[in-house]
Amino acid sequence: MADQGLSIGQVAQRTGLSVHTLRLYERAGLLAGEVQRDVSGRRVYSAWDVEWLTNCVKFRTSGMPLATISRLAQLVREGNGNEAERLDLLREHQRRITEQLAQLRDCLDLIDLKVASYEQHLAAGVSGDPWQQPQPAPEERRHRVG
Amino acid sequence: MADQGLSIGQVAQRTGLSVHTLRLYERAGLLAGEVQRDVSGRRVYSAWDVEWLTNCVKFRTSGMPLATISRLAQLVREGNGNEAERLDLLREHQRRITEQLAQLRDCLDLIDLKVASYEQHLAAGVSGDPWQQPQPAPEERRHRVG
DNA sequence: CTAGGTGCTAGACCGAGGTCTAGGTCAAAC
DNA sequence: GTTTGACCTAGACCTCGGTCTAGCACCTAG
Repeated sequence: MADQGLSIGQVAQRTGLSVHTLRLYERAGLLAGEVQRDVSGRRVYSAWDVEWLTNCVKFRTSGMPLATISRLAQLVREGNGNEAERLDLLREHQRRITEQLAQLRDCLDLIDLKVASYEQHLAAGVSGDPWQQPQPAPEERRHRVG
Repeated sequence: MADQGLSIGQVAQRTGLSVHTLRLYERAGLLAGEVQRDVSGRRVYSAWDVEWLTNCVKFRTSGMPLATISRLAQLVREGNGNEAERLDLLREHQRRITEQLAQLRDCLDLIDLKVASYEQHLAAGVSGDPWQQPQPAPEERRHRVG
């Protein structure tokens, strides 16, 4: 089977999406360019469709909502003349990703720290829980909640 | 008001969570260490609680599910002796974040490319849509739609 | 001819994570 | 004393993104 004209199942395989999700995406208007159908009404995806879907997957992975992808798809569908708006949309997402990256790194720092701390803690034997709330009062401690 | 003993509203302000969400988190067991109550049953958060919540926010931001945070909180609540498990949990999340970072960067590459492409496109005037499906042969377009 | 695999649509269902409402307590302000 | 505003609980509600089902059509192999 040539690369021209893939069934939904094949597309599911190569995009990693389920066939259900593929149909959902189509209904939600994520596809730029109408998916062709064969004589009996089955979807026939072009290589370009698959490429677009692959991008959609990346967009989703990076947190772009379906609605936004749909908007972008609409713009692409409408063709020349709205490039500025597409650019806006992309820039916005670019910004978001950058932000996310920063936040993730921030969190990773925290985790790295904690991990290191626990590793040390475990290696050295118990020498104070690295992540314990300060025990309230030493007097009234009936059992070590820790 | 000293930093010791914050109301839920105050905690909401400094964590960025809503009071609703704070109560949700508590119900969901995200809090290591029980939140104190004043005489009339209102929550009184310690500085440590807030610190923990701040971490929770980071965990959430980085995609850790409530259930996992809850598990971690449970371990911390249970106290010394389960550090290995906490470490596992943290390492797992560390791995996930690293993965996410890679994916985000990957997507950012794509976006950067597209953005650059559109910028060029716009600056140079129309010279081919950077993101258009190849127009099908103008001659025959079979249009079969259910 | 029949079975199995794949596809179709429409629409129900689900889990996660929040958000909001109803109905009530309390304390300080007017 | 009443009003105001922050808080309480329990539980309904919402969005998002996906998954699954029912009931049917088609095609190819045995």
